[in-house]
Amino acid sequence: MRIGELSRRSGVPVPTIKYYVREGVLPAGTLTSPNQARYDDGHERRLRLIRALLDVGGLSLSAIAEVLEAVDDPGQPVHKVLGVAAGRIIPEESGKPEESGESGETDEAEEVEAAEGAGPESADAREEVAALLARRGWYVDADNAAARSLAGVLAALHRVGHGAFVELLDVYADAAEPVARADLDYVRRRVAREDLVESVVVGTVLGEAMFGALRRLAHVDASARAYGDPEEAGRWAGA
Amino acid sequence: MRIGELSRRSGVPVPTIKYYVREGVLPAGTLTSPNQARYDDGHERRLRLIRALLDVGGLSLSAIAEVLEAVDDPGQPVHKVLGVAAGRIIPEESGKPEESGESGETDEAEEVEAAEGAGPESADAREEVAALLARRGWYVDADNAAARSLAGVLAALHRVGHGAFVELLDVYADAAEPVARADLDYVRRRVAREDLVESVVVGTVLGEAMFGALRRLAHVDASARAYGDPEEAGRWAGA
DNA sequence: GATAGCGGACAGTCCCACTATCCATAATTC
DNA sequence: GAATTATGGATAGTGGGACTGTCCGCTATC
Repeated sequence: MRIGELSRRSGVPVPTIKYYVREGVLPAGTLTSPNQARYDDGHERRLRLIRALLDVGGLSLSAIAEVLEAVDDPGQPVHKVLGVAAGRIIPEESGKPEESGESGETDEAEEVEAAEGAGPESADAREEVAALLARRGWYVDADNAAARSLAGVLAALHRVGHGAFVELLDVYADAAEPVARADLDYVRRRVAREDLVESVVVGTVLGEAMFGALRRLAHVDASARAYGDPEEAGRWAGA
Repeated sequence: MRIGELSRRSGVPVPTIKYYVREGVLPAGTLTSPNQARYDDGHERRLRLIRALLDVGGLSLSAIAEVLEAVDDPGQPVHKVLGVAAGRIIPEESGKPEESGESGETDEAEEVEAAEGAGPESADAREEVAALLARRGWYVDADNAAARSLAGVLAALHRVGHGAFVELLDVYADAAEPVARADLDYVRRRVAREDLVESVVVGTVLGEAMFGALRRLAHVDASARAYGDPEEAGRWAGA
């Protein structure tokens, strides 16, 4: 097909498709003449994936580009691709590993040290994560991306005065385990490498969105039950 | 304290603080002279909340402004505030309610109709959500924000050819229920109105980030177990 | 052979979260 | 009490992100 049909089928405007090709998230069509190219189902599929990652998953185009680059490189071992996927999916929150050497703040601001990067909360948070991993017996390296991301969240909770929220960590972890097992199971049913990799991306990104929506639905239900009054049914998540 | 100290304590640059005041996310200090103002702990706390919502929660400043406006208005009934909070937290994905009247597409693109707004997937997805709500006996209005958001995710899954992923819906819902109960429990322990409202915001936003990180950690663990080989431990979520 | 569509290049747009510069005044330091 | 630094307020500028518009010369199709 030509670009116009691709646009019509996918709902993505022609200039936007051209833009995606320029940005490297979508492969160019195969040229049949100096100014004529063909696109196929693969392009359409890729386009739908891009839109889903962009609109539902909230990824940036550059993150998508990195993920898809790894997906498209047959030389990459699968587990590396998955690492890239998970890495780009995490919005690079706070938990950066910037260990020390934090000088340059106005002058003698070390006594306060409330910036995001480090601070006492971060060290505590990293310990909390390490303790969690040990407690649950998870086979996870304590400085991988997800662990640092979690530490960032915990540090943020402490900073906003809701350190008590971490009491729910084990409830959350209990919930995360079966979900992760189910995700893995879904992925294992794929056979082709491309399908496998793509399902990891889809599962990680859209799965997170799916759980988020379900959690909010469960909030509505739980508060409707807790507060009885149907007028107050929107107490947590609103009508 | 004055703005400089507020900046030092919170780690937010002075011009940025001024900007937040302009944007209405942070109340102005109380003037002591035409060009001198005082800030207090409340400002610092608010500033930390803004940064957490921005950096960890991924909310936009305008979304934060809407949420905080509702939080700060003592005339707002609590459940309305919570509705606003949940509403702004959802990134306004795909599941918009644009029912019909979709004209204007190039010309006769109705046969294809692959744009995001409507399409056959959206109707199916809404039905799937309604079925889920009925199946689980959740007291939720089928057209609230979270339900539409979920429908958007399901529609996206179908569009990218991963409709099978929705088989995991009930696994996810099983996991969401205890999490939501724990969240509600956490919130109910708050007494002061402001604390209550803030903990809903924090719990909804940071809780989602926390679960996401835990899920990815559980992925790493689950695949380490499934694939045994420690070299492959990063199979799903990467080292 | 007229018309519509195309590939490619590049400039322009809009939004967002800041960041920089000014200025007149206030606080602090010597 | 003079010099230095900080402050509030206003306005302008920046850089990134995701497009969108326009042009050109060529190609496919009626």
